[in-house]
Amino acid sequence: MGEETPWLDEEEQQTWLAMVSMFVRLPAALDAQLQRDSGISHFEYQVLAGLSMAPGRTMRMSELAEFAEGSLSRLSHTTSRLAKKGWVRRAPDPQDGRSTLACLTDAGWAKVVETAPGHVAEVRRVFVEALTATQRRQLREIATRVNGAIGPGKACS
Amino acid sequence: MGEETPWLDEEEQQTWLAMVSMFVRLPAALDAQLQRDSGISHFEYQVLAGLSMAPGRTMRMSELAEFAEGSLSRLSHTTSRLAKKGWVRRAPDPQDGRSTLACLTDAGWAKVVETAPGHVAEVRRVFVEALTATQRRQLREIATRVNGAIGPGKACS
DNA sequence: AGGATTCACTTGACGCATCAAGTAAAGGAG
DNA sequence: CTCCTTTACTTGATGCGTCAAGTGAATCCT
Repeated sequence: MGEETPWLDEEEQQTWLAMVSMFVRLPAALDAQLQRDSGISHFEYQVLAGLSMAPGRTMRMSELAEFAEGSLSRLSHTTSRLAKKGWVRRAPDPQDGRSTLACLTDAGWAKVVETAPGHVAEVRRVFVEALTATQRRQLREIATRVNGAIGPGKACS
Repeated sequence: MGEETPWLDEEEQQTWLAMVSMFVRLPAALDAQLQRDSGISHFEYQVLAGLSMAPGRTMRMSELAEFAEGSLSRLSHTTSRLAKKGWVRRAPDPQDGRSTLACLTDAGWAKVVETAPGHVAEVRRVFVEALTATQRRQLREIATRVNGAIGPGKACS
């Protein structure tokens, strides 16, 4: 790497530190709330919530992985755990023998119904209520730009 | 939890999803760059960078943990690994026998010098260059508010 | 001064994520 | 039809983070 990488100026540095702090603490806060109130991780919640919104409460593993923004491997392990708890069932895809369908059970649906309100409340608390409507609009534009700069990690709309 | 937790409206939901995406992907992008170019995690970088900026390249473990926004336990494990690589030394605090001082070695300093430019470049790419000065100002205010709403996790200025 | 409490870590066990390798079905080339 | 490649996962080993328990030094309270 060349010598001449410009450092961040004072204003940029301050903003960056605030942002890093937010990035470290916000996921931690969400995980903590879910773990405390429902005993599941944020990723597990995303998986269950994704299935709960899908037609037939069923999705192909690869779609679900993309939705939850995790690797297929991670999803596979997670699905095994969720299956062990009786919240998800695996089934082979009749259309394509390579695919696996993940399907939310009734118990899994109940878990989502039980978990969602508390989680949404937490989101409202740290995100909706802490900001003005204008700030939320600004944040949306900022997040879109940053996501674009990170690259087409997959979730490109 | 009561039945009447209001759901997010369309605008809030869109923003929230963009934000979650950013939150999942930005740390991943930073970790990936550091791992690829220098073989260390973002947390390890924060630890090394923290020490490199401290007077005498030395800090008490608890201060360092607060700076890097991790638990003391996590820092202890991480410090053990960094010590094994020869980048950090532990020393008892002569002022207070309970405390441990972490001290950056010359090899550790060299590692930071070698690692920082690439990391800063990545930060500039996804953060500074992707946004306008106005947006960075907005983001700073937003991050401050969200951090406040999360609570005094420790990093309260 | 003596005993209890708090503080600042350290350690070990356990859980989850990642990475590399493996399996099986689908699709394509000759 | 056979072989090869690609796709869509699954599995096992490894490593890091967290939680609970432990250690020893400092401090507080009679």
